[in-house]
Amino acid sequence: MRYSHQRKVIQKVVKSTKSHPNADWVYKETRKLIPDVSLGTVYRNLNQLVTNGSINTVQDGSVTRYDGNIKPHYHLKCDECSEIIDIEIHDLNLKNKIRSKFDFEPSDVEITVTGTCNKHILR
Amino acid sequence: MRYSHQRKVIQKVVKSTKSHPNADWVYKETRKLIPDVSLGTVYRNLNQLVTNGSINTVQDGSVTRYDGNIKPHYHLKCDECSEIIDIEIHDLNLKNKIRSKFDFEPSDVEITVTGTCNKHILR
DNA sequence: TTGATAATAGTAACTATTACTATTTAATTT
DNA sequence: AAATTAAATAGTAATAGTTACTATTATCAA
Repeated sequence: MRYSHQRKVIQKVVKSTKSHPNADWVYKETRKLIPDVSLGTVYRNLNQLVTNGSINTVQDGSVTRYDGNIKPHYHLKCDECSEIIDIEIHDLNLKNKIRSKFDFEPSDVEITVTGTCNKHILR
Repeated sequence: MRYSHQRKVIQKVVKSTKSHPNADWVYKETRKLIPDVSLGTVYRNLNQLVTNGSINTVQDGSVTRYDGNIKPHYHLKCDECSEIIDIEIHDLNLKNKIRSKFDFEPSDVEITVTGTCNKHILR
């Protein structure tokens, strides 16, 4: 993969936020820095960055979002404000459970918990 | 919600399989029973059935699949054959963990484990 | 049986994403 | 440093999945 200024900026844009943006947001932010960048370039580079492990995707219903956090983590999604929050849970031991209980060799575990975030819990 | 023959058949089609079909598969199967059913009718009814809790969705990448199994369960997805398998795990206690460790009130937990299913594990 | 309106088939429109193509740019070779 | 080569680009067209629209039909309550 050859160096490109566009890719560098797109990566920086994704890494700059914890908001799990979609491609269009990344496109708009990138245009602030490279006004004539094209949407196709944004999509192509997002896919390349995902493929080489620099960023991750989070599927939010049918829209694909991007996540600069590449440490293993799960997601909380608030039903009220749609915010997606990264969480780390250790010792869940889910892979071992699955390996032993089911005849399946796990490679990756995705967990998304929906509910109500602290901003919207009524107390 | 008023009774409709189409909705009844669409529900039956989804419930008839464990294969987690997408809308197009449901459309094709439904056409075998109601030859002039329209794709829009299939989408509208699938959405209604999801809303009223008769069926569930599983997000498979960017494609929405439908699941006639409405008991709480998680999914295994094989990287080799793309098969999606329902699993039940009890006592995971994830909601309590999240409630206590994070300031978040969980309502629903979605777990998808990718990996290799028994048909494709080399031994 | 009639009247109100939910649901339908058929089609158009929309959204997110990928494909195409002529041109530009990065990196390698001379 | 100039020439070469192929990856990456901008701009646009095309595609896939889904929703919206509209005239007609079907359900169901009075």
